[in-house]
Amino acid sequence: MKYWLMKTEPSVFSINNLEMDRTAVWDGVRNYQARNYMRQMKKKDSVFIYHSNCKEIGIAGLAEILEDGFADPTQFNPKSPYFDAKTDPQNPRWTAVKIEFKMKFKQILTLGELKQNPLLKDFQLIQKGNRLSVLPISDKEYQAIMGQLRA
DNA sequence: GCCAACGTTGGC
DNA sequence: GCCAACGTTGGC
Repeated sequence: MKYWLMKTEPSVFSINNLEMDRTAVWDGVRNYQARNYMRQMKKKDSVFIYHSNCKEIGIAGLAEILEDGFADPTQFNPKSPYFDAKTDPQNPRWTAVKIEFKMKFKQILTLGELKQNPLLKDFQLIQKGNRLSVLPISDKEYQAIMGQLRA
């Protein structure tokens, strides 16, 4: 079982949307490194939901992989902003996963708080210039985040 | 709104 | 294969 983090802009899709909808298809990822991580995701893996580009930046809650990697349908849809004319239906370029709501944190665990945690000083998320929208989380980082949440 | 950091594109 | 130009991300 692995741990991951996925970023979303809450003005587009937030933890509240996921809580209401219960499940969501995570599509539209058009970055190869992020896609490669998504291909490694397996059912039952845990996913932190991170709010970016907003007022209260940080980890907002937890989800679980419900269905692991499948061809992202938006790549075949000419009406979708994520349409990719160059994708091959026999060997689709882009991957989506389905996630299920697990919990919403009582308070956002803010980026500022994460940066203060000495256990997370090497955490990819808090490194300057990090723009990857899908990140793996080590067991150690997972423990540190959950520990900070309880504190 | 600004801008640094990064990924992608395309000419050569 | 190099690299400048461009577009996007995302914190501030």
